[in-house]
Amino acid sequence: MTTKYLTIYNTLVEQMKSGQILPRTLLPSENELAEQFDTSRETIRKALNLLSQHGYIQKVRGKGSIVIDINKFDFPISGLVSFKELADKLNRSHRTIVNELSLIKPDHFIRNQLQLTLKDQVWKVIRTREIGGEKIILDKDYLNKKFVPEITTEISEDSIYSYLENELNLTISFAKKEIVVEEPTDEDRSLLDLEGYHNVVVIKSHVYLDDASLFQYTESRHRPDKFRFVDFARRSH
Amino acid sequence: MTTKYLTIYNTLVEQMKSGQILPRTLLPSENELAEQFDTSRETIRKALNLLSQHGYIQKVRGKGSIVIDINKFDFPISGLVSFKELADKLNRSHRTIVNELSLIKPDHFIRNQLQLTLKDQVWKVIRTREIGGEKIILDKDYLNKKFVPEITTEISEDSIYSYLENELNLTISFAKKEIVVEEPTDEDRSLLDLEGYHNVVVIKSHVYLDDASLFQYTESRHRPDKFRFVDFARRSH
DNA sequence: GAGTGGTCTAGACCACAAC
DNA sequence: TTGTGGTCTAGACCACTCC
Repeated sequence: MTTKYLTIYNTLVEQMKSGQILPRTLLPSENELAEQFDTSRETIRKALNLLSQHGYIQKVRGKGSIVIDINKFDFPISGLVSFKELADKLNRSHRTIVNELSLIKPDHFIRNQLQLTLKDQVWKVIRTREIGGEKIILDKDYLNKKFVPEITTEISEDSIYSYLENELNLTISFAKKEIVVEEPTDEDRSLLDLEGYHNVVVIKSHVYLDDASLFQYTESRHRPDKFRFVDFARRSH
Repeated sequence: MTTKYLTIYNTLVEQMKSGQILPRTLLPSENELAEQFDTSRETIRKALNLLSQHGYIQKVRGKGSIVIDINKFDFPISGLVSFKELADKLNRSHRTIVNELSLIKPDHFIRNQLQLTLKDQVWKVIRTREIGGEKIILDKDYLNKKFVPEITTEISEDSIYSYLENELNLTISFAKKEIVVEEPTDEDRSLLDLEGYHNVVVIKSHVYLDDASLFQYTESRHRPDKFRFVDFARRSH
């Protein structure tokens, strides 16, 4: 079921992308839009707030909603570029190599990250991501066995996430991420094609399900030349 | 003027931080909260949506709002750690060195970034940020003269932003940021204490005013060991 | 069936910008 | 003064979870 405010949001986004609504101009007022879309003002405001959060418009009290020149810098949607997106963007061949898949008793560090007790077990999955013949990304995943009873090599080579969501009916709801730059470990050097680069970019994620339970800790270790992160930051207040 | 929903938001945040509301429990229902705070449900929902966006709760349809264990990992608020925050956090002395301050005719690259014509002028400000005696960050700012008639060395040493907001009454409204890792330039090598590090983390920002006009392009170039970025990502739909 | 959050409505008053 | 977006209300119906 798609809601009214989402339809309005999508309609306006389409009009901006197709040039029917021009950058630097004002949108019709909320009251006008409410009439045009035959709805209430609060519903229009939900659509406009989404546009604002996604960087399409800037709302100004007393004036109106200014359309932002969003495509000027070919700015993709905010967030991390995932392995598949990266590969698709570069339009290169890609594959995943499973280096390790095992059920382990977590060490102190992982117990800490996943808030586990001594008797909990976790799946440890280590995978190399290859793009255009180069090993660019090393993914180290630790998943709480309580939520994921079984993982196979086939699943790891394809996509763990689609397995979790489609087969196990788990819903990934949010993640806390931290980005730092580190010296490559011996593991990085042996599993990645570092090509003389002296650092790796590490994205450390804690992943939560929709009931707010923490079930996965991941380190995604990238060769620095292939890493890119974009962010759209609205000023707080 | 502080609004009702912001007061409710702040009250709930306080209760979570002080332990009156425990992680992993459910908040009272929206109807109960509406009664408790003597307000309407829509107003409660505004407060709860803020809590959700800031990572304090997870809303689940049919169940309720689950309180997230936010402080488990000493997770700061999402976003870039600024120079001052960094210095304060490390509790180290810090100072700013102004390497260059000039009014220039922008080259092709900057004209492009700021969408300028050939006759526009920009302020170019290059500053080194020193923490605990080490030159850690190189900030290169380009500001459209149309919005900023004058900048002095004193202003640059203090804070350009507070000058813009307090003296010039400009309101910075949002920024588009991109984070990449680059080879150090000769400029980086001469102005920063790179200590043998072979990369710099570069944050490229386009900064907009509240009327959606683009007025500043900045490159903030960090020594990799002192860089850290945190992000709270809610899954899209 | 009872309770939850998600959406939607038709009003109201306010702060602010433009004239 | 008029029009704008920001807040707030008191209802309503819906989809979903849990028992």
